[in-house]
Amino acid sequence: MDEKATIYDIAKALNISAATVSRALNNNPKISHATRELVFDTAAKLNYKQNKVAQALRSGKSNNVGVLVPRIDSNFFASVIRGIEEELYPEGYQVIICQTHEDHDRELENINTLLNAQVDGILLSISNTTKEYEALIKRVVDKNKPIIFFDRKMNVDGVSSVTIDDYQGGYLATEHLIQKGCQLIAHLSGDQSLEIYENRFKGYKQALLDHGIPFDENYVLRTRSNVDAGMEAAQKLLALKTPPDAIFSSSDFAALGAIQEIKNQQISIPNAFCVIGFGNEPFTKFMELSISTVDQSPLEMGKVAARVFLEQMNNNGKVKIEKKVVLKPQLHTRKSSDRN
Amino acid sequence: MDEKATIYDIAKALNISAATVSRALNNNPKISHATRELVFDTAAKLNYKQNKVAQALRSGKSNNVGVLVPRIDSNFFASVIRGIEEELYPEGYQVIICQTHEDHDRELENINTLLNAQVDGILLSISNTTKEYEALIKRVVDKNKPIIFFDRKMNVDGVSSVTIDDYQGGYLATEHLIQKGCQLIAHLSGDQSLEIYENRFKGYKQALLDHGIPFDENYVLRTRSNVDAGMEAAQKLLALKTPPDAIFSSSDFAALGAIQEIKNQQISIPNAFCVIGFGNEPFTKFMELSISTVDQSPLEMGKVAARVFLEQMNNNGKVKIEKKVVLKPQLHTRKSSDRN
DNA sequence: TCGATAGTTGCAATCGATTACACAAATCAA
DNA sequence: TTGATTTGTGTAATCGATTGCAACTATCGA
Repeated sequence: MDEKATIYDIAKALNISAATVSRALNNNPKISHATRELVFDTAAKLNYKQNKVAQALRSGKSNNVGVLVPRIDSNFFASVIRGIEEELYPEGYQVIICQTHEDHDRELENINTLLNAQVDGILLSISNTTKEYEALIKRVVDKNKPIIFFDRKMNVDGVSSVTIDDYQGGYLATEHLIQKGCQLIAHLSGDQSLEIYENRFKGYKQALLDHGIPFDENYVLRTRSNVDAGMEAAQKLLALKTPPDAIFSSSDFAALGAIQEIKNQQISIPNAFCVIGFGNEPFTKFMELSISTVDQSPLEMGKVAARVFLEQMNNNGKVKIEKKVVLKPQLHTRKSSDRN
Repeated sequence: MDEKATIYDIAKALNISAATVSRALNNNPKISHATRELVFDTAAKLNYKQNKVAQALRSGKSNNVGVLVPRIDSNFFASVIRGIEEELYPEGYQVIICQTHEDHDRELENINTLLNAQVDGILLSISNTTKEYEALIKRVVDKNKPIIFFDRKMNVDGVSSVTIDDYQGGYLATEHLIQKGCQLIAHLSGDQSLEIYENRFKGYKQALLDHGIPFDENYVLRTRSNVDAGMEAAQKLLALKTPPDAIFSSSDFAALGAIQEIKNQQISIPNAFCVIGFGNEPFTKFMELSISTVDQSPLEMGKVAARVFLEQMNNNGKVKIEKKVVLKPQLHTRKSSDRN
């Protein structure tokens, strides 16, 4: 029965007070060398482990950080989380994961649960941009707990964020297609109430404009981020009287679906049709017809978000920091758009 | 400044004792209806939130569960975690994620950290089968904290596990190749110090035996779980004086690498050569030459592991449960082995 | 020899919630 | 009216670690 040993057990064993034990363990200089040694020895002997919960209650600092993502089983979010964890672990923080499933209520609930659990900060990627919880976010900020948005952000005063330049990503992808000689470029857009998709769309539009290509609304389809949606979208596009000769998809999954449909219709990629996706999902590289895409460096995003959090923790309320980090997207050109 | 409100604040506001407030909030039947209402009203007014840390200290129950995985950015582990989270969230548990990076020391360190954080249980997938931390595991069990292994387990008395039948998986995969007419079946094995890889190998061997095919050691290569390793392995195999006509790979990534190499050598898949992987990674389905593989139902695995944990929590030390759940692997036959 | 100083250690309160026990008020029966 | 219950609250201890404020013991100088 090695039940948990406490500082009181050590104190009793040595016939000293718990206060002394605590100070010894924390290397308080006021403790004599002899006592310190004794304490450490018996601590080891009794297999003493510090109770972080008690410490958290006393100090008001839990060393836990909440991370909120729509879902964890997506390469993107899993990689971001990996980055966060790797950066925070050496600093003694634990990462608590919550999934929102793109559900707003669940999101609010999760934030509250995390606050009750006394997390020291929250890193999150919101599921939509409704302003409904601005009040909640503000309350967290007022408590001097850092909140960091990553990837999908909201604009709230005093809240930092780490994102990639989706506008530039959209621009680069579209420009790439133009340089490959495409002239009728369609766009599969995600839910444009999310800033990220809106920005990719804007980049797309601007690239067209800058290269003197007319923007055609019929070439823009709202598409969910999965293979079937991509197939469906491609079907619609190819059925137009003037079908496009290229697609820039805001989602790799939709891009894949589109490619499958295009092939079904015996249209040759990349010769007769080019496709580029967004996200650099692992499979885009693995395909025989590898898919061009835009990388979002999720690992880096997670690490940077974690560092921003640490900065704010260590600064601890002295100055209110609002840091907006924007990472550069990286174009990966592959076979799906590879023609001279 | 809405600093956190405590039950004492509510008590003061109503001029009653904190004990009464606590009881009212917990719907203790000894509290009069009138008082209860008053307490709930002022709690809402003061925006009171229960401090879970204080409660955890008092009750010895943190409502946190630690999950240890080699890494989180793999489809398999991310899916398992998703399953765990989805099952535990409704029960009021939070999931704390740790990555071991296949590093034994890190693993020990993580377990200790989780224990210090007073988690109510630990779900883990070990990085190797060295028995070195059997003592540590035992200590956790003695504290009556459930430990559940998933996927990669160790055999420790009183510890439950949720795995898939890797032996059967290996058997099914191999048998499938045999039924497709392959006679010279090679095997890319992972680190056989891990039970899972050893079992897949055993299943492979037995299937050969059962079908009267001689086992050839030269056809078994230890291979790391990535594309390059798979290419290299295929190269070696194809250079043999009697090259194989099929590969059963313990890893989808290695299978993919092998396929790429085989194609490079102008060998036609599946006509002249069949390949099957293991893991049902998303990309295996997406490829044009989709890859046959064995599914491990990670989501289900996570959910079952979570349920086993809950069972043990609710049973709370009355009986010592040791539950070994073994899920059935599922064969997914696709183009890479699709011939008459 | 006495007071001052430095060096160590203990006492007790604190963080917030819970609960065994005690106690007061109200109700009821006889 | 009195004793026995029932009902509702308060007191104080507890979970484990930390820390401001004493307090005690040497040691030293005068």
